[in-house]
Amino acid sequence: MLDKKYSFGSAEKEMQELWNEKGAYKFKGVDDRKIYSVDTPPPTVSGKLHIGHIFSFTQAEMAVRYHRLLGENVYYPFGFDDNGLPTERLVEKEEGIFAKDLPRSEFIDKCNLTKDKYIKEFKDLFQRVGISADWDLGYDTINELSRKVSQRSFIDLVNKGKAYRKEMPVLWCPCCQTSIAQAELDDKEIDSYFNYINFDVEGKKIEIATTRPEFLGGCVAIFVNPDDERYKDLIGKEATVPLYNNKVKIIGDSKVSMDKGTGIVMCCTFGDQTDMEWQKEYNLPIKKVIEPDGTINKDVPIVGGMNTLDARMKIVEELNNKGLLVKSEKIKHTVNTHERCGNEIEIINSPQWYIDILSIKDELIKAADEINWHPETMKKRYLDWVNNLKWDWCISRQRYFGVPFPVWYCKECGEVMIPDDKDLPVDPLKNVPNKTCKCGCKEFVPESAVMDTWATSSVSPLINKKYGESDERDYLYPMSMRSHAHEIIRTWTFYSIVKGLYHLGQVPWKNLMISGFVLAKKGEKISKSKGNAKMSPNELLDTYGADMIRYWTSSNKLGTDTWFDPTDVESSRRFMTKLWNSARFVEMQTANFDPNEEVELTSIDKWIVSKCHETFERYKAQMDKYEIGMARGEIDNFFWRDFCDYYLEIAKERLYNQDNKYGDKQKSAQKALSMVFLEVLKMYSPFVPHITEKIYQELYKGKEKGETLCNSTYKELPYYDGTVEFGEAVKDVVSTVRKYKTDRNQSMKERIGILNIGMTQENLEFLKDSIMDIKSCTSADDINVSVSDETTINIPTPEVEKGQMLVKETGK
RNA sequence: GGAGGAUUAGCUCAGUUGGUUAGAGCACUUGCCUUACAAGCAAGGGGUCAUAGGUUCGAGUCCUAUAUCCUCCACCA
Repeated sequence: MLDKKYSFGSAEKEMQELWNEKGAYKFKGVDDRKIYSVDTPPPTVSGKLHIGHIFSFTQAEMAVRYHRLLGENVYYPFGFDDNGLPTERLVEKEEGIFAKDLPRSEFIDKCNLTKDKYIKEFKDLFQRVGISADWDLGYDTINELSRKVSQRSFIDLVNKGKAYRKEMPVLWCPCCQTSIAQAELDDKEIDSYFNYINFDVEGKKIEIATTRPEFLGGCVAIFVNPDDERYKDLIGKEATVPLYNNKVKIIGDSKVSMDKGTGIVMCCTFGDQTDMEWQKEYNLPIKKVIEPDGTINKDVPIVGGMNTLDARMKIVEELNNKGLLVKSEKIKHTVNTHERCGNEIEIINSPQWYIDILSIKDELIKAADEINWHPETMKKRYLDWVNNLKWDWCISRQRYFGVPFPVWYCKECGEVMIPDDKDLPVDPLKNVPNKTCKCGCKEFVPESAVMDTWATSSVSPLINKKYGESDERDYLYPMSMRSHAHEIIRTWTFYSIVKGLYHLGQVPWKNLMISGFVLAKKGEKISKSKGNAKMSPNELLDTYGADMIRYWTSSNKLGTDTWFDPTDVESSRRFMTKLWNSARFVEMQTANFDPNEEVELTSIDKWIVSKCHETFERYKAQMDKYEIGMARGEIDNFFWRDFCDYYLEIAKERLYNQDNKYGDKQKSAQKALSMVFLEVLKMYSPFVPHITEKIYQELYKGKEKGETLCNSTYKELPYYDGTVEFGEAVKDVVSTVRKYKTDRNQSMKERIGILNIGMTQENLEFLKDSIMDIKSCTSADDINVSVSDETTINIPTPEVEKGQMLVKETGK
């Protein structure tokens, strides 16, 4: 028996235990069913979860449950992205340490402890919200298989000539002291000063504005726009750098914008990206100014050894003392920062490993068409990113907690040495190559850098596939679906496609399901540091339970950002109560009924069955497009309006069957009630798996084939031609009578005398075996019917003069 | 600077390929204790669909501008 009230606290826990016990999410191997494989984002271990995680993970999870109910063989692993900078930053922050101050192995141990702690928290939470992953298939990006696959991927790229090592300018974070990739850049607006500095050109003064005077010692050229009338005569001449007194060439280049500053730019090594491009293009000398730790190179006069801010002030002071500073103008400008720490990035010259992506732009663009993007507009974001690529993908990081490069360098000739596949994974700092370099040398220097965390997470489809292993799972490629939020299109999606194309010549998935963000308020991402996460996920779950949160989640449109207000979740309660109470009604009315009994249905019962059939088709069409919100809307309409408000009210008296007034026609209603409600539960179960399972266990278990709703399949209900139209006509009748009573402030139980109904010939045929339902539902003493093209309803009213009647005519 | 999205009821949002009178939930008004549910039911009020043009027999929907907001990207000397 269902309790009078549903208590999610106990029920959700109980159902999750049941699913675990039954192995409801288990992948039991390949069989004759279609495989539905899911590449779900391994969350980065970077701190606490927030509602945004629940939002995007459950949206995808609903699609998975839908496919499970279609009878597909679901392969749903759940990984964690525990390696890399996010974890390192977390450890540094939590323990108040800096990685560089500790022995490498000690720091790695701390990372391992911390990630284990957080992974447990994450996993508990995801299980609490009902994520139906097969947790035994899980992986984390630092485990042995991941390291192996990741290194194998790297070696394959080296062999294909697509991964290379080169010394060149690279984006560098002085705070994290590592190289980073274009995709890891953020930007930030800061207060700064435009310093107007006098340079000398053949005895004449020119003014140059710069925000980074500390780079003066690294000035290697001056640029002006060749179209700039003011300065074009300067091109080809030499300028003297103030304070340092070296001479640099003045070059014309169209990249200089005439209206910025004074229209004259000093080019340093390397102040910004343009400096770098100019250095390359004009083969300018390289003057090392910035060190990896962000200080000024010791060999730079005046400011050597200082940090950039001190150096900036020092140079300005010196210039001012010598009368070379024209003015300092306060401005706001945007600088690139590192997304992991928020500090300004620099560009330094250093040897790094790269993956060639610039040369395959065309293939990457074509690849977009081989994937179904949900929603479609997200494809454009990917294409924009690919079209704007400027750097090859730098994958080496001068950090600690990551997948090591399987690389040593020959001590003699510097040749790169790579291990045999059978020896993977290797840690070059611990293992030595059992090989001799072709130069004859047997001594090697290990590569100490680790891989960018994306270099590993981008092979998640290959980790699932066990790429290159003896038990490789070929049936998992391409995977059926990947999901994530739109922020990581430029990283995870992009890098995964790169790897997929290089290794297997094919995109990694058929479908991409991309969810929106949950914003705390317009335009602001939820983040713990800003303190705008209104409640923690666990608090939310304690307050509302998983199903209510999921119901809210499902009402948002795929790919669209939304903002979270706990009171929105509150309105899910109405639905939960309605579903629960309707289940109690069904339970009471079908207690002694065997749903497998063959029963001839009355027309009204055929209507609700057909309408349910039709609803499922609409639901399926939306689900197949990954439009979970639209799909839920279809059932909501059917369940709340047609099923509860109309059908149950119409069939009620027949279900009570007092004094056996309706005989066997009671069974018809029981049959319809039972089969339709079961289908309603199935359709709702991807959204609210716990309450639907709880009801299923009480009402249907043992009567149906499956042991759990979670593992059952949708059943196509019969469709009876014409009954849906008939049902609409009946709804019109009921609605008109209700309005009649409401207008008179009457109770719905108030008796009416005679009800005159006009319907089409076809509908009247249906009405024959259902007229008693209309009579009971409207409390009419008697019903007269007549043939009419449209549905007409007349209720003779005693209080108005003869001949006047309330008339309702509809012609739908 | 470029791209994409948004702008619909007091609030939060749906609105398929252009097609009768633009929908839902919340809020509001009125009525109803009806043997699943008063956390409910029934009925109702409330909209110049951001603005201005245009295409069309017909525009919330398509086109062009404008305004405001959001997101992504670029620039950021």
